[in-house]
Amino acid sequence: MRVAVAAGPGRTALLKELADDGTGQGAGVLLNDLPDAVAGYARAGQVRWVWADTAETYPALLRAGVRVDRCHDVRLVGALLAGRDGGPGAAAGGAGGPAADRPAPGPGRLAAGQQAALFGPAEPGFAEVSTALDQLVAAHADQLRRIAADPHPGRFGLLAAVESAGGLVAAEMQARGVPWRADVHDALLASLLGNRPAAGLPPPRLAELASQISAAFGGRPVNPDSPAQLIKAFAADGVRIPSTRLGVLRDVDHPAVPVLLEYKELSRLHTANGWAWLDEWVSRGRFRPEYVVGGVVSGRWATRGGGALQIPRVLRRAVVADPGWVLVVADAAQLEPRVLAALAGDHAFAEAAGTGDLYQALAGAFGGDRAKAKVALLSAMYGGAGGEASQLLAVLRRRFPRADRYVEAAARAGEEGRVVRSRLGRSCPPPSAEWRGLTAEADDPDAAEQRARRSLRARGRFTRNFVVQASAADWALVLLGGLRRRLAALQDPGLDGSGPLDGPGLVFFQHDEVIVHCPEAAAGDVVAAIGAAAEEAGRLVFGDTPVRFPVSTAVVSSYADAK
DNA sequence: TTCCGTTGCGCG
DNA sequence: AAAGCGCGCAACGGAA
Repeated sequence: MRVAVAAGPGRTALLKELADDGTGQGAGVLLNDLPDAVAGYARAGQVRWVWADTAETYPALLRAGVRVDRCHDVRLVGALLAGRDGGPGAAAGGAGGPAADRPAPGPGRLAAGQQAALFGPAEPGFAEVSTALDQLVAAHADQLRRIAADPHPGRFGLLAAVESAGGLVAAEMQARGVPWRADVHDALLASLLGNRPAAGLPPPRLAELASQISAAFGGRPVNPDSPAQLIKAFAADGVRIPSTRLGVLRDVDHPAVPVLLEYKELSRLHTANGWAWLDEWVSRGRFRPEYVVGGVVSGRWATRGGGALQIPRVLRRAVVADPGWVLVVADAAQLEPRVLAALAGDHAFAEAAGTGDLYQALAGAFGGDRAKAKVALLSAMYGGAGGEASQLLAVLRRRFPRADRYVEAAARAGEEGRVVRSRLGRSCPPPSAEWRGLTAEADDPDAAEQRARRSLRARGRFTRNFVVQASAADWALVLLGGLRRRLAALQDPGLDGSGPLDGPGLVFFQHDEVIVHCPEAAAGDVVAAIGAAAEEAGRLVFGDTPVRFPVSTAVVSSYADAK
């Protein structure tokens, strides 16, 4: 059953049960306590909650101790549909669909601790909530129709479902938080940077390195954080460099270089994940980033603040399970090339992808060289053609023609200004007006023509990569939804007083990797759940394919010990 | 002073 | 080792 709900002041809400086609009967039912009502429905049977925005509604339910199994997020699904139909907001991703897909929020969000307000047709604000509910029901019914009208309604419907489930996972992960040992983090910083400096001052080690850098430039004062000053300083010593990138500096022969490289590495740690980050983002033993579902055009997630998807590897040792608990770290091995194998239906390629090490299985085609197989595949997926790649691509084309044709067709579509879609039907954004203008006129003066050609190629690389990256994101999202369902089943339903966040639960998701935090005794069940979810994801997204999507799992106390 | 484009680097 | 794709964030430095 589908039930639409629009929040009112406090814990109040208006609710309407929906028929299978999304239509509702009569006026909304007034609720004084939404969490209570949601829990009641859950006891009575399966419900898919229909609401405007999971990120707005669900956190308050979780705070009230109520979990929901399924939902339809009108904002997220609206963004998917807008992308497909070329509506406004198509590129907004997690930022929201067009106004038509986003019912006006009720006047009162569920504020924590707020008492249930008296609320009824006579109260101010009631009309707005009532209107919001009507708009929500209409938008949802419209979305169901548009999903059904897709060339692949089954796949696109699955995408809508897992995108919505992603919203639930994101809210739950933020509420749980990543277990984070501030003391371990602090000790690591101190060992690398010296003791914590007073606010605004550089750490001792950085100050020391900075003065060594100046000394290496003959005492000339140089701010090592300023690329412009560095380039000038090098030039004064007769060394001309185009930039101060790592790769450039590595090949420069100058006494400042080794010190500068160390400075850059430590400075990065200090500014991105130093004490200030620790203060701002870690509290009561948890790091709670805000996830943005569908925040990347390919369907990958983004985060807002905290840089959760760019946590440097060196900091993983600060991610430590609670006493008596463990982290189950799972990583989909070689996901993107496997996705390409399944997408293309290339028999020889798919057979190779039925094995544990895809690159090794393909090595035979490249003179037994696994590294060459890897370069060839990455070049095919990313559009690289430098150095040895073009030669390896020729091998790929000959031995695995369908895989080659698949990515080439995507690239051609991009160069022609068309849009491409992922396996489940997520659309890439259309080219910008600027791109169209730039690439429209064919025979221009040389410079303009060259710019146009560069834009064409860039767009081709984007769409070439999109079909793979976005389909991999499809798979990961289906895995995430299936894993969430299985983890919930692991909870002991008879356990009194346990909240929705107390048992085994997802605490981290990064493109092709998940972390589950769970009691030690549950680790075996969690590992099995991950394996089952991965198998299910392959089947649901790609149907009958010999391609396997193996997931490596590690049961560890610290994230640093995985892999 | 604030704003914004550029540079550089972390992650997949 | 870097490259081809996708991001977020911090610092710099010039513009407003």
